[in-house]
Amino acid sequence: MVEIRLTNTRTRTKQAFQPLDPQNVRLYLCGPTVYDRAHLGNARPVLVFDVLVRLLRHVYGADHVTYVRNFTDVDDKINARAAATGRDIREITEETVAWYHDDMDALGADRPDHEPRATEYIVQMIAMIETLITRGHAYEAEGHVLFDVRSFPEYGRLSGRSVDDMIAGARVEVAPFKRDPMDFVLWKPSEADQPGWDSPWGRGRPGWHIECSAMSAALLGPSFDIHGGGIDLQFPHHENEVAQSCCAHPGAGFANVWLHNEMLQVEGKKMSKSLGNFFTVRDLLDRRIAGEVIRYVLLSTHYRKPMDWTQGKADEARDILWQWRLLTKDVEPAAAPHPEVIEALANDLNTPGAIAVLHRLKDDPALLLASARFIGLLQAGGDDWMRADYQALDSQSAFKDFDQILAALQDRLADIRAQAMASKDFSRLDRAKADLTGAGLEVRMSKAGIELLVRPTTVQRDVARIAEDLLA
RNA sequence: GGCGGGUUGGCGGAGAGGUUACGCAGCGGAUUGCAAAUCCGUGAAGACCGGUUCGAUUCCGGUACCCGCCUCCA
Repeated sequence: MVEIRLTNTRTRTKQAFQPLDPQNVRLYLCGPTVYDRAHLGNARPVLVFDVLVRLLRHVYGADHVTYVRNFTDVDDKINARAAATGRDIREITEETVAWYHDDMDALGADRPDHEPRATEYIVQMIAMIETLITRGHAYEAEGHVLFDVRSFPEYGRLSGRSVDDMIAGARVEVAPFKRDPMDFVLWKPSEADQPGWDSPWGRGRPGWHIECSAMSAALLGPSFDIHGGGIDLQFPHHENEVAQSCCAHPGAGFANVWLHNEMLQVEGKKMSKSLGNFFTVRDLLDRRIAGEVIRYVLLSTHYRKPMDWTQGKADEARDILWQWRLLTKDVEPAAAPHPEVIEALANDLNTPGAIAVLHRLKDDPALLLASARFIGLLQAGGDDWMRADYQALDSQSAFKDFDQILAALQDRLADIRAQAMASKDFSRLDRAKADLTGAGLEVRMSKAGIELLVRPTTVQRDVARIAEDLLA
């Protein structure tokens, strides 16, 4: 059996992965709060986990892995969005969930086994909060229920902070009813116009952190194998989850391995609305950057390193995938991926290493295809982005589609070439060729004949214009 | 202030205490009427200072610079 090594934030070391139950390897990833399109950074943990799950299914069997990723569909940001737009909360969350699915599907990420919504687990959250109160880890104050961090000596362990240090830093919300400034909200009261549920503490709604503790326990049990998310969630979100879950289920251990991915930057800077470099996955797809190109770029940096999204990387990824697509066209994938791909992934999800292996498989397209598909690249039917979309460009033309233009051009060029060969005057042929290559077309002239190939940089409108001149 | 990440050849980006990462770009050659395609070949690195070692880009310590978290942003 392949030994998988993962860097566990909890222990700060890379260690061999030992499932609690090899018959059912269980993972939880913190999903999105559904009030808007997912931005590019949101995609990173999704892809990291997608690759991890593929690897685990390969090693332990497809039916022996349970992957849970939640939707947070009760949150003050959602309320704010509803208030700002006058729309119904449910309508917003449903729409955003559908967007999220569309966008992550486009990146080739498989859907998790369970995608629980917070609003469907309110009962479990209330029960968990009651348990925490009973066990002396939480208290009610002015309609709120707060977690008492001083009741959990381990608090701060995961993120490597001590409560006292954090208070010294003193950037915590001040609330007069808190026993300790670090205490965080498990339940808070709702106004009449805010979403709320009846509870022992009045009508209210859950705090953010309790959602993940309740949903993971409901679907995976009080202890499971791997919990992940962006490094920015390590504190406070994951720290608070640990506190809640460990105190509600003493001795259970909660998540065995914690996996945190580093952050994503854009052109060397943090992605932010104020810098104007903020964009969503959908923005990129709309700019005709293919989902698998985005996936390639995100997987080409190891998950524990800061990742920089640049246009240059997207261009390079596009060219490589284009080449691989041509290479594997009409090829049946090999039965299994190259062992070195598995080996690279087993070594703390070394996706750049796995991609390097792919580069060495150009002489074996079937193996390249099987290996690329293992990490979600070159998926069947994922080559839409390579196809010419001439109809969208010009409905006036005599040509029905771009392939027809290419065929006509090819014949015409062959004529011009034959004349040039006879007269030894290549000027006209060279001009035509220069025009076409200028429009991004690849012109191959060999003894066998002339071949015109579309490249990622082909400007169809320009080619069409040249064709009209040449064929007139 | 506290906690954490990064610094590798022109660019991107890994592994490994001593033997080629890999890709892109470049350069040389083959091929071609020509070539932007293809094929063959090829130069180029490890922020800085010190330590451990026979030997460090790889381990340890320090310095510098960049970045993130500590504000329910992955």
